[in-house]
Amino acid sequence: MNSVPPNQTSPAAAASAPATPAPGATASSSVAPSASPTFSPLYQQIKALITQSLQSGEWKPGELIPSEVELANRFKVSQGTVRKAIDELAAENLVVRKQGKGTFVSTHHEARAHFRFLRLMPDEGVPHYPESKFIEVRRLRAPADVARLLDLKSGDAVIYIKRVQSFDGVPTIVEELWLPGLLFKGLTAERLNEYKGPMYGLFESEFGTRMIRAAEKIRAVCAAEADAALLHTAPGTPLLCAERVSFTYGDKPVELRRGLYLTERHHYQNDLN
Amino acid sequence: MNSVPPNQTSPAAAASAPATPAPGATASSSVAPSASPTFSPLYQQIKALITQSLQSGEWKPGELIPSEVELANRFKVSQGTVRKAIDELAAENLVVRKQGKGTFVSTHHEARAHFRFLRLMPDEGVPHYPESKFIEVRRLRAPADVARLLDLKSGDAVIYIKRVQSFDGVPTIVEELWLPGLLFKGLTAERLNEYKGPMYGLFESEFGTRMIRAAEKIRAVCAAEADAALLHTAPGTPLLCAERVSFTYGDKPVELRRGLYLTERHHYQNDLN
DNA sequence: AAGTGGTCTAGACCACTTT
DNA sequence: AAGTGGTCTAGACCACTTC
Repeated sequence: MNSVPPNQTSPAAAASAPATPAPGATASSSVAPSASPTFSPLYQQIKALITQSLQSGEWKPGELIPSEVELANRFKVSQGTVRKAIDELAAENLVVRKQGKGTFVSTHHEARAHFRFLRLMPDEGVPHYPESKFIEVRRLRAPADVARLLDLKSGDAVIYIKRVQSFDGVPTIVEELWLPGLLFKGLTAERLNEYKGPMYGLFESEFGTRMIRAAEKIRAVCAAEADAALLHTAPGTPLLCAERVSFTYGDKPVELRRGLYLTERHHYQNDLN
Repeated sequence: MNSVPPNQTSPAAAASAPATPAPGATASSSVAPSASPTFSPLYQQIKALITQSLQSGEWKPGELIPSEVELANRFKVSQGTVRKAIDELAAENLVVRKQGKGTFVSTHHEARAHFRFLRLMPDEGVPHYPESKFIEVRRLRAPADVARLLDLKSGDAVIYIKRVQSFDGVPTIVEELWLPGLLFKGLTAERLNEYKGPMYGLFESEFGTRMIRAAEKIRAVCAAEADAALLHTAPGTPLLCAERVSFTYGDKPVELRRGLYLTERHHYQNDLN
């Protein structure tokens, strides 16, 4: 079914001879990337194949993926090539390596992952995950701007969610979300209320959609009356406004968020490397 | 002088025999990391040595560093080990690899680098670097909070700078900086006014201090009267407040900035990977 | 002891740049 | 043609985990 890269001079194309595929000088003729127009290195092809298996759900979040040796055999490449492919996947947080145990598919069900997308930290004390209170959950037709950012057609069904998040009982974030209706059928206020922890965990487990990347645009705004009331603060209070588009495999946008952050006892933390 | 890692079973310690250092089975006895208490892999030691040369100015920003083969010979390790060390340095933006040409020391004198620390982007149109107008440049004694963040003693000499930055003539950023007086002797308003482009370029060329990393804390605030006037806006206008501490080699803090960003036609861009 | 990822080596060849 | 980084292989051994 698989076992060979889809591209160009596929490694061990015929695969008739059982022995080692001729090392050293002749290796290039059987395995090296060809001079075809759209060249990509072998390890990138392997990386793409592994990503496909992640996307298709062949290996699910939290699960162990096959060992490097096994993947090398499957794809008929050297362990080093598989290694380089997995190195990049690990750098992109798609998988996590654990020495002596194996390589695991990343999951949002870990303390590690909880602060990858939420960068609001307390000015003092240790960070911990806030509690959610859902204000509104309903289906609606996508406005033009939402549709554009989610790569939908204007008027397509989307699920709209509004919630308030509190740290130690202090309301600090008021957040609106828009999700493609097709992908999140059956997402109700009840299920959201039952679920503890980041919504991304629920999206991953219950809807098979894993967020792997996001882009945020941040501004300062003044609190409108309604938002001020939800945050127990005065209208006009300055708030951080973070608009986030999250992407799943294949750079497909699958979530739009607009969060308003009260930054009196918290700050948005960002490290520039 | 150099040529050997400072640690443990140094590779090719004695280095008497001229021939290849015994490949294969016996390689471990002459080269592999020992079982000493504070173990670190060879490539990390090589990385540290290269970093020292960067820090000491042996290879200056923009210059070519020795080739992988040459470094491998110098350190008596394989090219692959040097390669892995440089891979990490490249990932940290300390060096830049260019196929066919060599590996270069990173510099702030490139368009590439200009937006690594300045994340304010126009809502529409292509990003370009803003113009500076300096309001104030003087020496003063470090207040307690500044001293703490810069790892100085309260009362130590610091250079204080205040400026306004404009995009297409529109004042958008008002920024205050504090720099350790010892490192930036002779930094005057004149030299700042002469210099075009990011201050980090000047710091690097004229004062030998290269910023390699920064940590920002971001909040929303209301414009005070003085700042509002500088930004040609009304007092009370919501502004993004970014407090940044920048670090040079050895995680030494060498700059504190507090920037106020007008986010009416611009936004702070952040990608979460 | 066996299996996994992590390190290290040596050598080949490729792609790109410069001479 | 020569030099540089980039890819690929094959094999050895180390560190860690599990049985």
